[in-house]
Amino acid sequence: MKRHQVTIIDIAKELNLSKSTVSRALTGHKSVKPDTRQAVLELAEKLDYQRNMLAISLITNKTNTIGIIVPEFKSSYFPTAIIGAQEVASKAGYSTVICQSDESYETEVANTRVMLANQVDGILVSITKETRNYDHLKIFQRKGIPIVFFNRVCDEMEVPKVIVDDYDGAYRAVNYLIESGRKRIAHLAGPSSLKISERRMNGYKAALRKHNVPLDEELLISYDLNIEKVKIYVTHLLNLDNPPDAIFAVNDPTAIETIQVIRKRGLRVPEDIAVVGFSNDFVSGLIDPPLTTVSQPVKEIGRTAAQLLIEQISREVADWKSVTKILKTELIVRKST
Amino acid sequence: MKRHQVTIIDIAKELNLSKSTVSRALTGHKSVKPDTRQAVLELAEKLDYQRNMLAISLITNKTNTIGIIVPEFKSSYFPTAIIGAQEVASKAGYSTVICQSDESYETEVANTRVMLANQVDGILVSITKETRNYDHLKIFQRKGIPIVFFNRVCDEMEVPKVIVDDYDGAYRAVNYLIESGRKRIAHLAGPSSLKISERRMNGYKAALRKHNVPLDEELLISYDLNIEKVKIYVTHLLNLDNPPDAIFAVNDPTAIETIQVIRKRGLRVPEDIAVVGFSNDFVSGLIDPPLTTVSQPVKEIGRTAAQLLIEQISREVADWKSVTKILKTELIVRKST
DNA sequence: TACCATATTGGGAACATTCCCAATTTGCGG
DNA sequence: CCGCAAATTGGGAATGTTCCCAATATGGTA
Repeated sequence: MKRHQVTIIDIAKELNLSKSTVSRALTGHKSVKPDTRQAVLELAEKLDYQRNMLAISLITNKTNTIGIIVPEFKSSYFPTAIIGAQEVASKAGYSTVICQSDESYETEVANTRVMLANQVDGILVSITKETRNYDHLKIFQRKGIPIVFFNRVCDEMEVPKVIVDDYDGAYRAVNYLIESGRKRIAHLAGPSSLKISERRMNGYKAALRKHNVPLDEELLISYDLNIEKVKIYVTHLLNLDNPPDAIFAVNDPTAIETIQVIRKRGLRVPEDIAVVGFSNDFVSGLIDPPLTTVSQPVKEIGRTAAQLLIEQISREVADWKSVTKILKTELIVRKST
Repeated sequence: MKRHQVTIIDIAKELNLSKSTVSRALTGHKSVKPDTRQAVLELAEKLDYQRNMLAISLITNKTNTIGIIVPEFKSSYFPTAIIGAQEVASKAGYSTVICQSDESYETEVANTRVMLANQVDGILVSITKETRNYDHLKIFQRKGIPIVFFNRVCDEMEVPKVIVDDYDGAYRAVNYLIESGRKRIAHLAGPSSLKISERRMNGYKAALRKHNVPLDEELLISYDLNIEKVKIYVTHLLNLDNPPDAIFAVNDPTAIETIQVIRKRGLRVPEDIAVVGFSNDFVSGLIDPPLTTVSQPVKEIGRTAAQLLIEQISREVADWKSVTKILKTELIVRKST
């Protein structure tokens, strides 16, 4: 199916002009006679002329495109963050290429290839839970293409990052549980490969420490975020000789699944066991019982990340400002505690 | 921030070859001496060489990119459909540029501009609720760039479409309500500009007709999908002299909001009023009470649409096969009825 | 009417790659 | 050791645009 694109040259021929003049008219250059410009613009409109960004990008070495790589699309988290990022990006004249790595390191590497081949001006990345090696991301640094991490960041690289205060959020959540009388608080944590899990776990530990509650290793479980496994771990917790009276889950999907498991066992939430999540997903206020959780400004995270990225892109020299923006969280108390 | 890309010519110079030979080696052409190919490949690897798709696309007039334009990202519907589409697309070697029109006609038009400028090989579109004029989409047809509509389709254009059997789904939902003893069933419908609203409304009417229930215009409300207005309409329905004992909402977010409004009025769902939605969003099974709804194979819709699009793209001649794929729905009965 | 400054236009090169056609090298049989 | 076919390689056009520099046109003034 070959189609002939309408080019600047077609317009030039039709009007007996040179491509240079047409180009100038189209790009709004001043040194074009008003009549000429008018004629060019009208013909362009009539012929559905569209400038070929490929050619322009080839010359300018700029595509006005940013890439976004996220690990998944299942929870509302990443779609929401993307909305925020797109909002800022499109306002600044950037379009977005979105790739989803499906929590697979291999796919993430493939995604970066796509981004490079497509000559994106910069990328926004949230890594998979499997990612241990960062060579595929360091290539961008080496080539001078800005990277900004958000949510799941890579500590090895000196680039801007956007996260929330996971430590503080977790601390406040667990602190609340203790102050409302819970004695044995379990934590269903994320994989240790993710800094985010670590920070939330540290918040959990700190809150216990503050109240002189000794850390019971039995109540601290790291899992791989594969939601199907929640059942195994929660069941295990409930079967302990001295089972917990509260569970702090690393994120909302985990918390929601935890509640389902607890109820299937015939126990009540929050009477028998309180449950707290992290993120305040869209669903969390709607479920039964509504979930107590730590909310984070997800859209704002996306916005901030995009902003930082675009700043980097427009910076003339490559002075990798390695800022880390830490956004605030808020404890939302609902009926699950 | 100027960066010099590693090009095929850099490699050629380094190895004392011509760019032609390097190109052949890189693209896996047969007529290259094995030693040469080896050397080229090694150097390319060492230099982090990445082929510049811009240049290639410029020549081949093919970008291996498809565009996706959706009206929103708030419900889980479109993200899920996109996952399905991306799955198929990336398997076929296509990357995706995603735009979100935010239910605004203006933005949708702007999005199509971006797609054209980026020379996408085809687009997947779900129109906004405002879209009445389709010129911006017809441009693609005129230029020979395949379009496939999904979910929110445009009847004016003879192109492939992917929808679900909205009529049948609505019919079954309302039929179920009647057979379980509901007498006055209201329908909170979508805007009449969308075919999808019309089809669901027709299913609603047909079910009433089958059971000889006269259509009460008072119980049939079309609204613009602006979720904040649900409160007004539901309150209005509840204030009727003869209020409904069931509400069939055009989609799940509307149904969920409807439940909230009913409950705020002190009425019970389903005892006082039954509520049914449409789509089976991820949240719908988790809320209180779990929502009875018509489920549709959302991911499959995305997959099918992408498949149709890629078929169109690889077709040599432009014989616009205007198939409409209609996928099946299923009634999921839960506690809200 | 000639001349100069300014306004407008034209003619390439450049961007990174592919691909066709021509040039060169290689290898083998006579 | 020559010649010819096959194997390799090189050169240049083409893709659609921008941008620099040169060329031409226009208008006002002496």
